[in-house]
Amino acid sequence: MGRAPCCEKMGLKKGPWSPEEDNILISYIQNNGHSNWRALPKLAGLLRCGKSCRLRWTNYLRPDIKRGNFTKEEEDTIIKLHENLGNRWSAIAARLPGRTDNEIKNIWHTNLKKKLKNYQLSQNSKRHSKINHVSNKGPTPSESSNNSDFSTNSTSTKQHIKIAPNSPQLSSSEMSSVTLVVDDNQMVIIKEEKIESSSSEYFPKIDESFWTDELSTENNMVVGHDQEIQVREENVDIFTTSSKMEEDMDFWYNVFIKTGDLPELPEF
DNA sequence: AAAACGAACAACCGCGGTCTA
DNA sequence: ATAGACCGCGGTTGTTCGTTT
Repeated sequence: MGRAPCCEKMGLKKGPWSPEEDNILISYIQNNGHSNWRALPKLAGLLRCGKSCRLRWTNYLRPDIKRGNFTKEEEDTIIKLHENLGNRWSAIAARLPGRTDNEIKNIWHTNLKKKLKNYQLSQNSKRHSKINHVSNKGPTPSESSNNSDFSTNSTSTKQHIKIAPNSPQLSSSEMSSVTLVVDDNQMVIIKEEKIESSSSEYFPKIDESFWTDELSTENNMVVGHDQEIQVREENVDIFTTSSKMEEDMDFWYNVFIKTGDLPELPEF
């Protein structure tokens, strides 16, 4: 024998919830909790099925739900977690306090998916770009390291690397720059910004000698997806990464996301 | 001003895993 | 051991609202 038969669905209300229904549900759960969703609507006096009540509560009425627009940080987190977890919305929501899986799923389909696509297109464009100019600046105290568990014996440098599109025919307004900040812990923070045509100091001359293929710094770097990654003390051409290398990078980063630990670097 | 269109989001549906009588 | 209900999750749909034509 199984459990008692499920609630009779005939006569139950569907569709948007009224404020009165919301109040009844909130009041009942505050007083009695929600240990049994199936029994709840009858006990609370609602003409809804338990499933509908659970959804309304978990996605909308819970007091700990954060309403309002997603911040840039939240959006970035969702993109990164989705890269790692896929469409496991509840798992993603678990790492974003106050946000529901439904909300995250919605924003993904209506907003972030589009943004990510554009972002990936821009990344592909950069991968085919060439490195223009490298200048070294000393690290600022605030930028140097907050992860003392991860240390190596490499030299600390802060490097600003400007890149430009492959084709000099492109207008300067289409150029972008990437700043790599290398701290004592060999963590790289990659910051991307558009270079306006007025920023001519980035690209003083546009001719064939302007373009270079190699990153001419002491610490060549491995570049991931606009996120913190580790520097390698080997010469790696950051913009001609092989697909194998990208797979290894993804694996490495996924371990970092899942465990919070910095694993052994993959062999490139 | 109104119709058409698209974005945003709340809610429903169906499925698979778990639980229980 | 097992049938069938429960629960949670992800996919999808429907409605609302703002923008464009």
